[in-house]
Amino acid sequence: MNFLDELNEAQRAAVLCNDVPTLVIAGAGSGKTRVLTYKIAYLLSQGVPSYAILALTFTNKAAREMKERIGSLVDIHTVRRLAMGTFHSVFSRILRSEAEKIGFTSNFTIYDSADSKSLIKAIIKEMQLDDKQYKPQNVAARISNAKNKLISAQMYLSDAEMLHADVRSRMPMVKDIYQIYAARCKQADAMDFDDLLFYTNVLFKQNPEVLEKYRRIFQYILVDEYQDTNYAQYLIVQRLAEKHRRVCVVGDDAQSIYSFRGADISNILHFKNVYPESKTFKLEQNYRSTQNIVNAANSLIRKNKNQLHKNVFSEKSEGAPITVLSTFSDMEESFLVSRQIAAMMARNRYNYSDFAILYRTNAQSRVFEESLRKLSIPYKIYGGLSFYQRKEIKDVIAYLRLSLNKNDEEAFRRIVNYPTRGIGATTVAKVEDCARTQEITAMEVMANPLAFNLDVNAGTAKKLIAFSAMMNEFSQIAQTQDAYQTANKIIKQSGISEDVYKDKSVESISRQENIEELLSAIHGFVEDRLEQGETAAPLSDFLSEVSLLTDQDKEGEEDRNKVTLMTVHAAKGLEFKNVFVVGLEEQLFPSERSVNSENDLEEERRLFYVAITRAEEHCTISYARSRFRNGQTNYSNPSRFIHDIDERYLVLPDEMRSLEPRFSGLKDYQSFGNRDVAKPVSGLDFRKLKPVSASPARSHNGVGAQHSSLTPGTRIRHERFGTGTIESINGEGDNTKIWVDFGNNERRQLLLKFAKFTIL
DNA sequence: GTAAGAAAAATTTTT
DNA sequence: TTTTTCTTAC
Repeated sequence: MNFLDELNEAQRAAVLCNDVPTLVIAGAGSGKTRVLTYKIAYLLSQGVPSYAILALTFTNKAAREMKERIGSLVDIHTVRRLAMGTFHSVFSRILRSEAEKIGFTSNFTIYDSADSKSLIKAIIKEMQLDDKQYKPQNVAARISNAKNKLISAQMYLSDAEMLHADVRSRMPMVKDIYQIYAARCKQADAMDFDDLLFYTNVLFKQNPEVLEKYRRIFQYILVDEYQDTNYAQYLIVQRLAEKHRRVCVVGDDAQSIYSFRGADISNILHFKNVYPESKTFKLEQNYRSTQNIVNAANSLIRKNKNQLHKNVFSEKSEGAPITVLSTFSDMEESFLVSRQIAAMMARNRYNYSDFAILYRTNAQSRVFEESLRKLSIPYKIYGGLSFYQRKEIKDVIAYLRLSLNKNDEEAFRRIVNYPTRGIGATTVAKVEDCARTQEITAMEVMANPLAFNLDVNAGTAKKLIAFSAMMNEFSQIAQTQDAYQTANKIIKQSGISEDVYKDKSVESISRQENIEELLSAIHGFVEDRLEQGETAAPLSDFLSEVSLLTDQDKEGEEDRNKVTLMTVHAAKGLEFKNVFVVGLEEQLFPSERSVNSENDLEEERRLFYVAITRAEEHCTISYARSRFRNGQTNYSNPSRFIHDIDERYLVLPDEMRSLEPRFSGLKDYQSFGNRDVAKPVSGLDFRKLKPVSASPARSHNGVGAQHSSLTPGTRIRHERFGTGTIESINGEGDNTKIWVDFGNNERRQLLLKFAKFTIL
């Protein structure tokens, strides 16, 4: 195999090892994707049929790119038949073909996160719970969490740990919401994202013959980004690989940044325990970045306790040190970064696409937009509201969904009165109420409201029947015509086009463009299908594909040669010649919500590690002493993470002179925006200026008085986190904080004033 | 049933 | 600050 010569020793060894479980620990920039693509190409060249290779990636984009690369190594036609894609897309296809076995139809709808949240919100309302206490977002997260751990609604009822956690977060009714939510999804013939993994496990568990079938088909299993898999994903892989054990997982524990979504880093840390005969390969040579960048990143990640030992090194040139930029305000930060990009463009032969600005939160993009535009630098922002989340797109999709699945409750609710047709909230509530008590679908009630003794006047009843008739017609169209024709007709006949095209406002035009774009996407889908020799391109196929797409999957020609702006999360897996990591401030990066938990803090540090290791040639870190956030100016200190990097690899700002405006571009800076005048920060910590509460320190559980007796080593029981040992006590009065080790790797800092615990 | 104004909330998010 | 959700008056 001549292409094997293009690999280094460790990479080649990993590619050639295919008969035992294989763990590839791949440092940043070490050619992880290369190993995966060459491994697949190698297997194909050894005569393994393409359908026997199951390759699971974390994004559609990664799958597509990998397919392209493999296509350049082997015959393009074999590549098409690879079972390659995200967990969600691969297993949603399997679920569709086996749907009846688990009580769904093959046309089931996929609820996106907005649908789930909206349904949960509706349930909370029906249960007459306070939605301040039961925030749909939080409840959704709890349910998602349970599903990722494969805890069904039924099992949840007897899961002491989950129930306890709900009580502690003052949401004891989550268990009941979960019951209803699960039942309603099933009734609607709908699965949410988590269900796709959850029900795959159910399918395999309840139908051994089905599992056996797929075990036989998927002879080789490869998983990318294994550090970010959750338990449900782990178990799917485990089940499929259990017998033949030809499984290869690739990942980097140092880049695990999705635990807040259920990713479990122990999947990769404990792979060896699950597969004792496995072989481990470490890819440690970084081909992406200069030595300085690699060394700086290494010194940072060394501060984390939880990690596999690695020695990532670079043989590229030493390169420039990482520059740390201190600025007075977020606006100055954006200005200096933009100006730096302009300067580098002028000096070197860079393209705009060689630059990326990475931040912790999407909200930070705004000021950069402004200053980049001022300097006429083209840019592209990733994230924010994605195409498929836009209202007008979701509306159209909802029509398409309801045409195929009359049970789709969320689609129904969304469009029953859009465009407005005189079916208001009260009426809808009556219809839904009736549907629930009669145990039928809302659409059935709509078709014949009088038969169900619905308490509406004749005029309203007529409207309901009209809507029902219209949807029936759409269903007919959807079953006989292709996706493009169907969508086209629905948009015209539903009144959407009338509504969207009626005025010429900027928003309205943009909505029109979006709908056009959707239509052309559907058109493209149909053509694609026909080209590939399929006989038909029905709407159902389009919908099942589109619900798993994200913005990053749409490639835009117009995006070439632009500066990239994105969150660090979104930058995972990407690389740029020049990277600016901005907003390195306490309370922002690390996020203020993470600082009280050692585990969360380590994840933030990994996130920073990911950010730095995106850079090939230059990396610049910046922080602003004042930042406009949530409507007010906040002051903060440079991030602790900057101090985690070995100073040998940094150029630090001369903070002693920072009270004087040093930057030469003062004039430009002021002209470019003056929301607030950047103030030099004296040694004062503004947060301490808040009035001290007049009431005496509250005592909880009657322990307040005993707090003076706390010393390191004291055992306590915390209401929320369980029992732990006090490690240290800092600060005075109301500001006293303690670090507590709760075992299980969980260290937390608690503010004594608020912490509810008892001394043991 | 709708539209306009008030009030409240505002991480990260491959699917 | 902006964005979303809730109230209130027509």
